[in-house]
Amino acid sequence: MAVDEVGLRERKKERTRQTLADVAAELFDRQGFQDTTIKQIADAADVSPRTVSAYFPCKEELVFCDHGDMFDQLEQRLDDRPAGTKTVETLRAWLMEMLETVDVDLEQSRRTRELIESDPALRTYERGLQERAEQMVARAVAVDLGVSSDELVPHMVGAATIAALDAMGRRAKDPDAGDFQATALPVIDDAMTFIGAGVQALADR
Amino acid sequence: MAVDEVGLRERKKERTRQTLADVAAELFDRQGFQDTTIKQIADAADVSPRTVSAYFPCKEELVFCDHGDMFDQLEQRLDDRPAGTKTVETLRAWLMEMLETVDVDLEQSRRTRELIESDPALRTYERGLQERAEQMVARAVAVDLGVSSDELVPHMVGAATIAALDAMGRRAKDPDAGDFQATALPVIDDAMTFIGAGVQALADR
DNA sequence: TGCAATTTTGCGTCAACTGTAAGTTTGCGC
DNA sequence: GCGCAAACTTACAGTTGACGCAAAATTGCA
Repeated sequence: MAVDEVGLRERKKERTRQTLADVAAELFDRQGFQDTTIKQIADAADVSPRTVSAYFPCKEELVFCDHGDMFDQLEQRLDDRPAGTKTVETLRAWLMEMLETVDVDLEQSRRTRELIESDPALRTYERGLQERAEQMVARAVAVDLGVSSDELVPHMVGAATIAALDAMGRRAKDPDAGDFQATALPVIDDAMTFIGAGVQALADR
Repeated sequence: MAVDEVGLRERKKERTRQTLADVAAELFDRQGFQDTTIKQIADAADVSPRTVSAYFPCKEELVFCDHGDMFDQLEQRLDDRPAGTKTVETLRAWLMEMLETVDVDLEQSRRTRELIESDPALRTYERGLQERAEQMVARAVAVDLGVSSDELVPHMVGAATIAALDAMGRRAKDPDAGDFQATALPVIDDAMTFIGAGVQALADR
């Protein structure tokens, strides 16, 4: 079997997964997250409720199934960076990549964001996912600075990075300008400036 | 009826609430959060399961019932501060207060923290609560700076404040020094330095 | 003591999630 | 093509948390 594992079976599985996520998004949009049951999603996708649970460990994952990739990419960037690369540069590059990813289907991103902000439970779940990213960043920064990842600074940088990502998300929602990238790019610069100044101030101490 | 509402009834209610939280803490400690059922808590406290639900809207609240106060105090400080007071000073004062609050029963705080970190669901729930605080801080900072509370900087400050609170919590857990306040105080100073430098850097821009 | 207000409880319901075992489909070697 | 083993789907039953409702128990006060 090839390493790629793209047999007919795998492809069908992937299609089912996508169908479920799509159907769920549609229903969530129309009726809200809480008022949509797993059974409704199953019916709409023409599978059994048990199958939905087999694909997605919880209802929230139907919304966030792609978000894991985002953080996987961050992890990879942090792991792969050549020794000596400042973590902050890696963060900037990652945020830029996220910017483009969002821009690929801006409408989709907007809808998802609207949905998340319409339901506290979803927002909370999102925060939980972001925790993982914060940890990763904190660990990397801790290595850079040669301190424990329990220290304040690494987590400040981590939290600030997530705050930047969130701010970009809000920009995507609010279309005050046509070009999303143009309006969101300064956010990244500002975030990096903020972080850089904070780290520097504590290093000088 | 007095404004205070401290009739016999109220007192008993408060006692029941406390008993439930105590009994729950004990069980959570012994068996873990997930493996403890509402029914067990009810039995241990000698009330019906329905009563537990009447007092606490969800199982997590049995752990976090006090945490709401923390954020209420922040809200009050932010509301009450005299015009012209820098938000950052309010934050510092609040964090100092939290420091003392934790120190009042350090053992208790440690146990609670250990419990929270032992269960991802609890950690996620905590993040959800913290979101409220971040919003409050962001709004206050936005007013200070005369920008929208959707902007990056207000949320950077909010996120950094929460990160500082978290870092203090970790210090409470790890007793490398005897005096908790002495080891946690620098965390507050550092956090304020970090935030101040970040804000300044973007203001100078 | 007796009554009105409040609290507690029992009961039914719903929805998410899980384990299990029985069906169904699929891919692949022959 | 055929058949079989592996993988996938499904039905079923059970657990748990949470909620609405109305009956019952308790409580405070006149």
